[in-house]
Amino acid sequence: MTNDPDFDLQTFLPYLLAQAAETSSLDFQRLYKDRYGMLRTEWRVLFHLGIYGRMTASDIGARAKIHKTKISRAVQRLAERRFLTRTRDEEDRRVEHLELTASGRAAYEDLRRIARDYDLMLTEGLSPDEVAVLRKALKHLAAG
Amino acid sequence: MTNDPDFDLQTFLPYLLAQAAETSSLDFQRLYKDRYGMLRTEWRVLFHLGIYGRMTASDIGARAKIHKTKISRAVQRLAERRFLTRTRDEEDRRVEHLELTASGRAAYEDLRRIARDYDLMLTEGLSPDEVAVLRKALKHLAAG
DNA sequence: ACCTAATAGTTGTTTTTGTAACTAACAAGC
DNA sequence: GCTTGTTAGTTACAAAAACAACTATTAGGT
Repeated sequence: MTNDPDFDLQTFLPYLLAQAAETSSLDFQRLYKDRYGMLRTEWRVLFHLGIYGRMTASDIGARAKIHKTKISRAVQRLAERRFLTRTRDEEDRRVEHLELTASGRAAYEDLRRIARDYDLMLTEGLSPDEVAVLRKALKHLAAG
Repeated sequence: MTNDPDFDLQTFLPYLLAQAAETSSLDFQRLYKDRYGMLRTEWRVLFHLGIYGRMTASDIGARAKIHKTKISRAVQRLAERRFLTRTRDEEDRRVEHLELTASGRAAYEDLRRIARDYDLMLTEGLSPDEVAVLRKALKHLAAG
């Protein structure tokens, strides 16, 4: 195997980002999938409603940069499982307000605790400074 | 909207990683998709062969942590387009050695240049120290 | 030699995503 | 009060990923 000295895949950021994201995503997925059978978009929607309270689908989409069709389907599944309620806006009957039910909130709080623990575990092995730089850099990259 | 002070999604690493990875992945995708009609797994396979030379499908899978079915299909498409050749090992007739053709190598070198430029562009706005910490932290996270 | 297990790679089926087209409701200009 | 354009959200269809089952070949034990 003739290693090419001109280019190292292991330092190429999109590759490195994809690997790190996939690893952590799959690990964390097991936690919410096993407990609540949720998909990635579903826990994201759940978290948005848990953190910010009542929102519309478009609000979530704008904030999380998730496409509206994905959100539509996630909301459908979360509503079926009674994790959230949908209420039509009487002023503008196109929009729908989403809100967690009691059990949705309970699931959110449970998962939030798990997320916090998982985040702590992830950053073991990195110094607080490194973690701060990492978060800052990721925010920069996510902004595009 | 009642913001939950206990938890910030914007600092939760799996979320942040997924956002950053998706942004850069989609941007970079446009480059190899437009030029060569490749899929994500295909450019990864191409790069592995370009960097390390002759390898088997399992070698690539082990190194890049890509599932063998994905690799199998990527190799098929790359072979159809004459970017690589497959030769059976005569010692162990289960294994197949993959190698770039001249045009595969040309595509790799073209994309390598593009990747390098793209990587440079991504890190504009971050100091060299920050980039170094970022790469180190991502490697740590990717290792799991 | 023969039986079982392991490995390389492929194929088929089911989920999940991406994309585009759609309905319904509102807004603005004329 | 029509026509045109825009926005919220859904649905339908095509592309891609995930998962399981498969073939072919080798390895190991007895």
